[in-house]
Amino acid sequence: MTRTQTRREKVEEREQTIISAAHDEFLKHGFAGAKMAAIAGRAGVAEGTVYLYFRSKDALLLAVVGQFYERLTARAAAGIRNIDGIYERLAFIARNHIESCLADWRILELMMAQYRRLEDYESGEPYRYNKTYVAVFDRVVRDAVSRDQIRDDIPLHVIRDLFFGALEYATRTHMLKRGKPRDVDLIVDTLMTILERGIGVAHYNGDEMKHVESVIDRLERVATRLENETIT
Amino acid sequence: MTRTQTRREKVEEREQTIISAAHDEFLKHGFAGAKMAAIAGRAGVAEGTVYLYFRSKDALLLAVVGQFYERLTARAAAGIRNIDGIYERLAFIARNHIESCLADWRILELMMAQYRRLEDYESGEPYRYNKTYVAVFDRVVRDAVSRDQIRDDIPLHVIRDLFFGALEYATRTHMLKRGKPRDVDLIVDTLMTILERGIGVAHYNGDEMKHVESVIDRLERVATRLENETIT
DNA sequence: ATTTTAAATGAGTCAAGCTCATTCGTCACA
DNA sequence: TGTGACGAATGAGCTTGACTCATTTAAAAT
Repeated sequence: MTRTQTRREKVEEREQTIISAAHDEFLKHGFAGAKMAAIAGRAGVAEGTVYLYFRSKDALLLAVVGQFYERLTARAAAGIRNIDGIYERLAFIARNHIESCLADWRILELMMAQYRRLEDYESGEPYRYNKTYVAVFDRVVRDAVSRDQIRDDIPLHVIRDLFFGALEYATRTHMLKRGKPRDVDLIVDTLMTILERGIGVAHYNGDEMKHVESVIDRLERVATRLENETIT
Repeated sequence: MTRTQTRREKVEEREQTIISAAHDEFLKHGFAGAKMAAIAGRAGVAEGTVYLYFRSKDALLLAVVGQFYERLTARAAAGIRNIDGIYERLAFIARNHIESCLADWRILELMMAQYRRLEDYESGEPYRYNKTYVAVFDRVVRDAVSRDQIRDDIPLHVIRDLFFGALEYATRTHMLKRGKPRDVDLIVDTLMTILERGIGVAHYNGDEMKHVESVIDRLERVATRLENETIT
C-alpha cells in the first residue's frame, strides 16, 4: 500500500476541513448562532477535536477571516499587475472588494464585530491581515502621487478610509436593496468619478486651462477639415 | 407626604436607569463580555427585573443604540439649523458624527455587529433609527442639488455611502492612532475638499464648458461618420 | 510484537442568559 | 386603620452551549 499522505499533510487537510465547516456554519447562522457542535459535525470530527486545532470559537473565526483576507489580497495584487492607469487599478480593487464582500458578507460582519476591539487591535492578527491587504491599495496610490496623478496634499490615510469606507457602505446598501450585478458597475464608476475629481490633480486650472483651449482649437480645425474632406 | 412621582414616572425612571447601566456595561466589556447580572447590579435591581423591561440582552442593546441615535440625530438636526452653505452644513454633520462616535465607539461596534443581519433588517427598529438620522443628511444634499450646488447625475445613495463610510473608517483610524482632537479638523476639512471637488458642480465657467462639450459632440459625430465610411 | 507517542473522543463541567413560582409594596375601600 | 387585590420585584433554578480532560484509538518506533 502506498502512503498517500504524510502525517503532516493529514493534519493540515483536517485543519482546512474544520475551517471550511466553520466558514459555512458562520455564514449560515452568524457567530452567536453557530454552534461548535454543529461545526464539528459538518467537519466529521468530535467536538473535542476542534479544540485540538483551535483554541476557541474566536480563534476559529479568526482563521476563517484570515483565509478571506488572503483571497482578497491575492486577487487584488494579481489583478492590478496587468492593468495600467491609476483609476483603472483602483476600479479593479473596488470591484474585487465589493464582489468578495458580497460573497462572504456574513464573515465580514463577524470580523468587524469581533476584531475591532481597540485596545490591543494593532498587535492582533486581523490587523496584520488588513495591513497587507491595504498595502496593495497604498502602493497604487503612492505610485500615482509620485507621477503627479494624485494631489500630494491629501493624507494617504484619508484617501484610504474614504475608499474602503465608501466601498463597505455601498456594498451593504447594494445587499440591502438586493441590487443587480449591473449596479456594481454604477457604484464603481461613480466612485471613480468622484475620486478622480476629488483627489486627482486639477486638469483645468489657470495655465493648463489655456493649454486645453489651444488643443480644443486645434481639434476644431481638424474636425472642420475632416468634415469638408468627407463632403467633397 | 407629597407624592413626587406617579407610578408611570417611576417605571420610566427605572427603565432609564437600566438602559444607562447597560450602556456603561457594554461600553466597558463589549456585548459578549457584558453580563446581565452585572447590568442588573449596576442598576440596583434583581436580574429578573431587567427582563420585565427588556425581552432579552439583544433588546437591551437595541434600546442603548436607540438612545445613541436619538442624540446623534437631534444634535445634527439642531446644529444645521443655524448654518448656511452646503459644505458648512455637511462639515457640521461630519464633526458631530465623528465626535459622537468617538465617545460611544463600543456601542456603535456592537450595533453593527448585531443589527446588520440582512434578511429582516429593513423591518427592524435599528433601520428606522438609522433612517431618520440619515434623512437629515439627505435633506441637506437634496436641497443643494435643487440649488445646483451639487451635480444631479450622482445617485444620492452613493454620496451618502461615501460620506458615512468615509466617516466611520476615518473615526476608527483616528481612534486606533490615538489622534488628537485637532486631527478631527483635518479629517473633516480634507473630506469636505474632496467632496466639493468630487460632487460639486464644475467651477470653471459655463460658457467654456459648453464650448468644450459642443466640440466633443462634433468630434463624436465626425468620428462616427468616419467609422461608417471606413466600413463601406 | 511491544512499547511509545500522538491524535481523537464525548461525557461532563461551568458559566451565563433566561424563566417563573413566590414575595413585596402600594393603593382603594370598608 | 385594617384588608384585599394587583402590579412590580425577586432570585433560585433551568437550559444551553462553549470548553475540558480522562480515556480510548491509531500510528510510529524499536
